[in-house]
Amino acid sequence: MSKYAANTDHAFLQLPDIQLGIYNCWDAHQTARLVKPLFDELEHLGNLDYVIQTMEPLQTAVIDMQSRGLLLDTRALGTYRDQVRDGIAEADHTILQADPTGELRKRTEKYPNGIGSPKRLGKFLFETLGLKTGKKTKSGIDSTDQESLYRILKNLRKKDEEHRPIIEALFHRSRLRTIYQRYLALETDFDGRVRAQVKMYGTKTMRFSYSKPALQQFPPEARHVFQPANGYTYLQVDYSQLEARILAYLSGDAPSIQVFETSGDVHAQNAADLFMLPLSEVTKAHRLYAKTFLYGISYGGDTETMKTKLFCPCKKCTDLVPPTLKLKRDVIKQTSNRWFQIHHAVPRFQDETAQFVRKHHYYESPLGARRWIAKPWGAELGRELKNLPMQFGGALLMNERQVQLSRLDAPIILQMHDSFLLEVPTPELGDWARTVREVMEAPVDGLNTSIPVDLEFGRNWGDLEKWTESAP
DNA sequence: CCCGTTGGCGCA
DNA sequence: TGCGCCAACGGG
Repeated sequence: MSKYAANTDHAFLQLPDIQLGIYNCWDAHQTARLVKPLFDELEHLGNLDYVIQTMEPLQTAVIDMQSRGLLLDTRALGTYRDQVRDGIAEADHTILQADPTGELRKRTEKYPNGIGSPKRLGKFLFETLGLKTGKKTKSGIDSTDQESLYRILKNLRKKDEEHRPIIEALFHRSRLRTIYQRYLALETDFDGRVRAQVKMYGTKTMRFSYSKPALQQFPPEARHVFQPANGYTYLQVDYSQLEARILAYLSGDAPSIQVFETSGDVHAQNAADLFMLPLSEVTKAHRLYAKTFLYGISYGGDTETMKTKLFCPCKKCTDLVPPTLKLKRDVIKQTSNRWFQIHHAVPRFQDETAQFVRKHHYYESPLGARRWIAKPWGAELGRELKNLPMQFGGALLMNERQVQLSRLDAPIILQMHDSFLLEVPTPELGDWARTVREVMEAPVDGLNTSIPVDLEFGRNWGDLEKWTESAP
């Protein structure tokens, strides 16, 4: 409950009631006086219509969503927490028993052992075990982050082969620890539901952000701890490749539009183009690469420095980890050139957007609002502007559709950038699936197209299956 | 590459 | 002790 509690210690609150009352009257009065100037300002900035038509009704929609919360399955949480704790203990054991000096096993006030301390861990890896160092941190010590561990593993010398399980355990442990301490320490209200804080103003792109807990970042393997109440079912509805579609239609990128209009898979098509393969020969690894590529390179990423997501390389995870490609620099450069050649409308659009912002100091989204920009001109702003139309546009669309859904009393419990999670009475699942699809797939004004959704349903958040008309 | 939150650490 | 940065997680 602490997150809702006011600071009752504040000296201000010790004043006599009459004084507090007078203060509150002045406060209300001054706030009311600000309404007119605020609306004039919004009008002047070109956002008044959007605020009145979307943000104002969205406030009640968000309050409703926030107060519904997500029901915690305490039994599932209990068993999963034990499982994660055991996993950490097992990894710790693998690492600690390998230290002949015993240095790493020493407990301090801060740490039960030395694994969590980058300094002591580095000493163990690079001095005691004598492993080849990966890279240095800013402050000059040998880094023990995931990327360094990955490099150590990749360049492991023959004589160090016996230490492979230790590096793998470190990798595995890191993820389990994040899950355990950041996502499994959940606070529930009296009714067993978790109610996170939702910020609807404050991000640069009008996306929402969640905290306590950060539900938008909840690791997929931990999501099963949330379940619908008895008699209810989860319904999740996702926009299909939301930003990729916005990019294609805003820039008028004909090849991608063609794929979307024929219900094709744009990431698979990109993979085919990048590697000059027929669609039938595109593997999962190719497709994943193309996806990462699109969200990297096309948003201003550099082929030299672009990092791909790292997956746990340990034996336990080999089956869970998607297949990845390891490409040479020049191959990456070639594929990048090939993509921009086919999608020449994209760099042209990026240029035009940047020129407009440079001249007018705002970006105007065809999806209904302006973003004012006061940042100095430079490479950083340049990259931001390559992303803004998509992320901002996506958020504006989600906001608009959430208002419409809330007018229909759709029981939304979570918004995740491109998707909504609903907790619906089980007998109404089919009705809600059709209603939500209809609202979300309605034509988008500024885009002259509709964006299709994928529907899923299930008995917990981590285990959802595709919904079709024939589903229960 | 972009947008976020969180926990740990180093620095003033 | 507050602040900025990093690293790890998610979404696109």
